[in-house]
Amino acid sequence: MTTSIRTRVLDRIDLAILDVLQRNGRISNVNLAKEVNLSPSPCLDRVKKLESEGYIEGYSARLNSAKLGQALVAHVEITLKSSTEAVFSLFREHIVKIPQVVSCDMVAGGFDYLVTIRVADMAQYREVLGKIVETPGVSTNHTYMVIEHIKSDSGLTIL
Amino acid sequence: MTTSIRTRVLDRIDLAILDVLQRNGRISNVNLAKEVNLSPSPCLDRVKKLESEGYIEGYSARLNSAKLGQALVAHVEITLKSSTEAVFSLFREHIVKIPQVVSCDMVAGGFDYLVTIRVADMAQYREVLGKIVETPGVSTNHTYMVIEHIKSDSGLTIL
DNA sequence: CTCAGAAACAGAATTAAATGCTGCATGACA
DNA sequence: TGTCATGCAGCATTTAATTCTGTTTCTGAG
Repeated sequence: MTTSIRTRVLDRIDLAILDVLQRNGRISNVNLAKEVNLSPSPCLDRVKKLESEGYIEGYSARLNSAKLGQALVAHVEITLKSSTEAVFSLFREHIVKIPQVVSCDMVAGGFDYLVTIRVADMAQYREVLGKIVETPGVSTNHTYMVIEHIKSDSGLTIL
Repeated sequence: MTTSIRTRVLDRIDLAILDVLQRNGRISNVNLAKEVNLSPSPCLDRVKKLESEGYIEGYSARLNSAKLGQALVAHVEITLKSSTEAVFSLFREHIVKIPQVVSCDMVAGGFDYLVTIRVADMAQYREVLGKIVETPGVSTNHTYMVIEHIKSDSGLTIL
């Protein structure tokens, strides 16, 4: 269910605003306006519009997961017992509720879901994996522990 | 090469600040102070400190990738020809430079790297995959296209 | 047990930003 | 060519960020 607002053509300034806010979500409107060569008032109008139209979904602080004791990341491939919508739906409901699940995608290929989890240590990993595996409909799973994180850049390619 | 500042014990209020800023990165300091039951000035002090100590790495707007024409996500498993540091290092250097690479992890298990890419369409996917495959040292790859995105929540479990 | 020093806080004052309003310029269209 | 709609800058007002000051609290030494 994506937002119902029809997509419109964003002009150069809108894209510049998104690009700046993506990299510095807490910039003041005054400075944002300078960056995109506008005065503050139309700049703020544009930001509000981009927010209300759903181009901007929200703002987040990026936290240092290592310093906060969440250094262990694992990718888990999940296969379900059957490919019926009932089974998929049940799996979705359960997986969404697990806070340590950072990401979950249904994929095409050798398995059904790729789930990424972030935890403090192996004990927690076992705990979370337990929850996942106990989800009704789950058949097999295979974990790939992250040894070294090379890159993460959630930023979209705007310009 | 993580930050050199030693980790300190964050108290309840620091954690509450992180929790709020993670969910609403653009909240005003005045309202943040209310949320964590402080007056604005010590609240601001704490935020600045959390930033300078590296607990907060930055702030980002979360953009709607579908509305911005970047709806195609793929996970690619990569195996390198050899497991020498020289090969790894070359791969890292190349992969980091590709803007459509959202995430790249070295993993333990059946392959070497799990790379997530986000693009507009299949043509772009081919293009990006081409760049990855042409990286010196890459042996084999296998793509899992995302059919349905179930969850993404980069938020850490703070409280 | 008491006192000095440090850390953290609230509140007030000042500076800066967000917000709302007005009027002008530009372009689409009848 | 006149009218309407859109988007902009600039100004005024409200609100927030930032700085400063003095007080409280905690800690450790004597």
